[in-house]
Amino acid sequence: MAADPLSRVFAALADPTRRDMVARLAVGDATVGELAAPYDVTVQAVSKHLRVLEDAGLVSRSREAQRRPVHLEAEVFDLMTKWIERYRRQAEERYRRLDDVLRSMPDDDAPPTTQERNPS
Amino acid sequence: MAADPLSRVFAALADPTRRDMVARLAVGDATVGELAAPYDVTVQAVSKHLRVLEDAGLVSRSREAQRRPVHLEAEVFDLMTKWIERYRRQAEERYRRLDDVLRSMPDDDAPPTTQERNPS
DNA sequence: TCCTTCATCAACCTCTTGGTTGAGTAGGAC
DNA sequence: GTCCTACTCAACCAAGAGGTTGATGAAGGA
Repeated sequence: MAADPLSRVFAALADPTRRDMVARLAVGDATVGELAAPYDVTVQAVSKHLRVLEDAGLVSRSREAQRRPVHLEAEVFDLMTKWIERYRRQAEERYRRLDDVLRSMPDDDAPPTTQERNPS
Repeated sequence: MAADPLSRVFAALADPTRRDMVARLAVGDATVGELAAPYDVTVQAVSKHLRVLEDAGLVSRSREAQRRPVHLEAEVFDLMTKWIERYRRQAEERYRRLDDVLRSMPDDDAPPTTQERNPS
């Protein structure tokens, strides 16, 4: 299992079945059996998926008689969006600057190289 | 390899080394050798990581003499943020409604159950 | 031409992952 | 008590991921 939280969250959502379960849980809490119903896999496999989601902090499980209602914890999403937004903004900012440089150059100049794109 | 684009992007970013490379590339383009330098792995391993990032659409590689400058493609991030935001908003909206229901109930009522949290 | 550099391809190894089956546990219902 | 339901645990298996080493390709410099 990945040590860092960000790796766990990304890995958990890398599986389409698990993303599907998150989508289902966004509508409302559900039991393991309810979550397993739409899929052509055993309830044990679904239980494993839920454990991955739980380890990532994406869901929590309580107890209610024999049932184990699963609950979506939306806060962890922020971890990802913060990471993503940081580097997206950084990359976009870089392009803005590159465009400025290109606009300030004469038309017959050479195309941009690695060095020009990566000013150190 | 995962078939759907979203799975590929999430899986690509589930590895801390690859996230690190994305962070490096947000600063500017780099060659495979430059990207490999900080890590205690072979350049072949780094080349494999870059292939994963490329298959996910997160980076592109051009040619420049023997070098293969790697370039960050920030647009794919939108795929993820859209997915994340959709379900986060949905979950938050659900809580807002749940809070309204709870507030409208008498104090001595039972704690919320799965059914109450999942009105269908 | 030969050499060096930068990077990929191919084969292999180990650990993880997503699935299975079978057994076990927890808690109503009868 | 004995069932039945809902779920988890344990062991196993096939496939994939991340790493290695060794060989190969592609391009500039001597």
